[in-house]
Amino acid sequence: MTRAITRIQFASMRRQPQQARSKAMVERIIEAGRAVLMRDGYEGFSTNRVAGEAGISPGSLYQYFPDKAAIVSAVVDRHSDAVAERVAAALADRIGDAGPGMIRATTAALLGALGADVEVLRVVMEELPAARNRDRRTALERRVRELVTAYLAARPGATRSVDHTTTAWVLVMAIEHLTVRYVLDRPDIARDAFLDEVVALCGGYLGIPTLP
Amino acid sequence: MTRAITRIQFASMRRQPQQARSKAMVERIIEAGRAVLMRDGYEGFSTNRVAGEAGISPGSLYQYFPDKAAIVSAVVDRHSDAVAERVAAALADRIGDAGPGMIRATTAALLGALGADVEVLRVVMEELPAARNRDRRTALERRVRELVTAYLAARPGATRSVDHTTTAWVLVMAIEHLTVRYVLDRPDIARDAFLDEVVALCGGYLGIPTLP
Amino acid sequence: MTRAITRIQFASMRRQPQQARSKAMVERIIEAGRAVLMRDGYEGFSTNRVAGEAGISPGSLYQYFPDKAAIVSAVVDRHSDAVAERVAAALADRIGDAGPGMIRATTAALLGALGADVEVLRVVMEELPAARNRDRRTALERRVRELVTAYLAARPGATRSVDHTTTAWVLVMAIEHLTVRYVLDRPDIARDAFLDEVVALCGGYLGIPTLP
Amino acid sequence: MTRAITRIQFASMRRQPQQARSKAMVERIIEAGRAVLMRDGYEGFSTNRVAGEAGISPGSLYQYFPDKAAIVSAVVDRHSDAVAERVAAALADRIGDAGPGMIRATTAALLGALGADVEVLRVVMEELPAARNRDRRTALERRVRELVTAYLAARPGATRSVDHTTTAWVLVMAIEHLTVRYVLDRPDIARDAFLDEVVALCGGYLGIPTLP
DNA sequence: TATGAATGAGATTTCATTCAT
DNA sequence: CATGAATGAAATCTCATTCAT
Repeated sequence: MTRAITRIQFASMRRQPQQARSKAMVERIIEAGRAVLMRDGYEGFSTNRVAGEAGISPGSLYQYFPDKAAIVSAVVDRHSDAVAERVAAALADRIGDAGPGMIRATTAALLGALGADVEVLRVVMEELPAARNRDRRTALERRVRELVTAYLAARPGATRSVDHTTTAWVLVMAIEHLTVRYVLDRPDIARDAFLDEVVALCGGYLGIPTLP
Repeated sequence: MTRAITRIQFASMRRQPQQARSKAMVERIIEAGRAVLMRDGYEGFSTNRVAGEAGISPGSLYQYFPDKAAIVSAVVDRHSDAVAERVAAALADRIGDAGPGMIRATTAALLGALGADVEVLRVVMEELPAARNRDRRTALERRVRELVTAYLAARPGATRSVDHTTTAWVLVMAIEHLTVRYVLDRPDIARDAFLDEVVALCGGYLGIPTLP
Repeated sequence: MTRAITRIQFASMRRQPQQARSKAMVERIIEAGRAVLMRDGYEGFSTNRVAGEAGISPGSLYQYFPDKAAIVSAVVDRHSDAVAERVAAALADRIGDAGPGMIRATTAALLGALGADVEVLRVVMEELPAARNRDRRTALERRVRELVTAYLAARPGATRSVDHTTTAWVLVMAIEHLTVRYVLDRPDIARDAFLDEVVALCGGYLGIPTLP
Repeated sequence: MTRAITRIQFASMRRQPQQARSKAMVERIIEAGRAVLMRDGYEGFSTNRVAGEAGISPGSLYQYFPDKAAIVSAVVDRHSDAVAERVAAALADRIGDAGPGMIRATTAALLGALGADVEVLRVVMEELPAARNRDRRTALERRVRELVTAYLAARPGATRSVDHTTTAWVLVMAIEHLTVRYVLDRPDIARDAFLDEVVALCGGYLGIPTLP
């Protein structure tokens, strides 16, 4: 039934000899996985459902992913990578800036990145067993923390403390969580006001004047 | 469904002797649930295991709890209540204090409360589908937020902003998350240093001098 | 459907409070396992089929057996135990006899025991991965071998060799295999003639006169 | 189904150059099958694994073999043929010999043939469903049995019995099984001693003097 | 009230086989 | 000839929940 249809549709989409086939399949599975994750949540995420959503046979999943967890990971990775890229880029762009500007820009980038796919963010933050995804999350945190540490070290007067590692840890944790919750909980705070608050929080913490 | 819930509410309001048995049972089940949650994690948490750990029959669970989720909730509630109580008490105690002292004391209370049962905290924060437990978490947050809002409103000069709601939201989110992560991730920061950082962060944000 | 029927039939069979229930279930599963093993062979032996044959739900199997292998083992054990018992008994009974009589009696006992359930013997010998059942088979062989070794040691002149261990090994292997194949392959040899041959083979080997 | 069989028979009869490719393929598949059988055992023997081991696509297998069982058969055949050839040769060579010498030589040949590839022997004897391979085993047995029967018939005084068929059956069964078990179980018996025992067993049975 | 045997749907994963290219 | 992606049935096992006793 679906088999012949799938095959035909598939064939009609194909362009490259074999890379395209695999790639399209992986895409399709990840996209289906994302859909299932958002529709049924993590607890309702089953390989059969993903296969159904992707319009393929359950067995076919296993030619592209070793197991169920790998599919979840792929879905999450796609999201994490996008966030990481945007944030790291923003952070790197502003590495030469003065304090408040960089904080605001970075937070804005994070806000934009996280807000771009709130549905996935919600599943990742609220439904996935964090244990399984700690690595991915801490990877970004560590990356950002190191950048911030380096930034602080490069500006001797930029902070009241000399323990830049600790300062960076506090900053990154606070910004990350505030932004995540802002995106997910949608408190009654305007976007600019939120950014102002973050800048105030971090600026006050670092001892830099934040009033432009 | 509603039957067991009724029973639970009922049990918690009564005092009669023969109800002591039910109460003891609820206790036993919650305690067993806690043990299983810590031993096997959320994914390994099954009603059969809880029944086994409690030394009762699986069927008996359903006379005290409507379903599996209710048992998890009860275990988490027990933990949340303890945390909430300690924090609210600390906050109430210091309601008349000046800024820095209150922040430090409250954070210390939270730190103590969360650190008292790291195992459960870890499961709650890292393994439980947060969607199912959002209510409980936000309940405490709201409670604390309202106290902080009131506190800020009572002290006109205590903050640079007039939007106390927003300020309270930022403060509570930041303190909560920093403390949770401090307890769970055990960064290389001494307890007192951590409290200093939190006080610096919040004090700077509120615009109050934090050097005692 | 089958559920209620099963339950009723079951209830009507029950006598003892709870032992009977378990015991009857184990019986039923083993019996069903035997049937499936004989009907579909080892490769067709599936837990679903066993459950179906037993008229119970697949899940119920797992209250009595930890896994599929355990069910196969139970079926085979039942057969092996019967064989072992009969043979060991015959061997022990004749331990004081002179050579030829004992050989003939023991072989006859083995023949009877193996012939009692040819179907199971065939599956055990020809379909089961021997690796899984080596223990059971070698257990009986060892048991018999030790008895034979002791017997030979007790009769200094009973054999041409002094290495009773080797002699026992040869005897047991030969008798076992000949009997198994006699039962399974049904060669055109009368039962008594077969026993005569075994007695001749072993008697000649041991150097004892076998003509009665 | 019949298609691949035809192809195999066909390939084995032809000599043409372009068929060399097919022949090489059959070789490769059989060799890969042997490797998988020895590496993963019979339960781990899958067509995909064989294809992988052979470095070809799973689909290609089906141009040379009708199904999985045929591949197993081919692997086993290769082994059986080698054993059969060696044993038959030894038996034919000694067809004029006196009793003890022939028994010893034949058993030695069997011992050598079986010992040459213990790994395959073990899989064949202990992992393969014997039902599927009975033909091959009984074919050799029958072949040998007929030779032995003829031998016995040609030497009227060579045995105590006149039923040469029965005698041959007993002899072949005993020798075969003893040798297989000797090779597989590695009992603590020296090779020469083992041969002595077999000669003693058979010689005693046949009523011929075995002391050279 | 308490039991616990029984349920049965459903989950993950494997693999012999096909067939369009 | 050869490919190898795709199939899809089937297998083992788990577990929340029920209900007769």
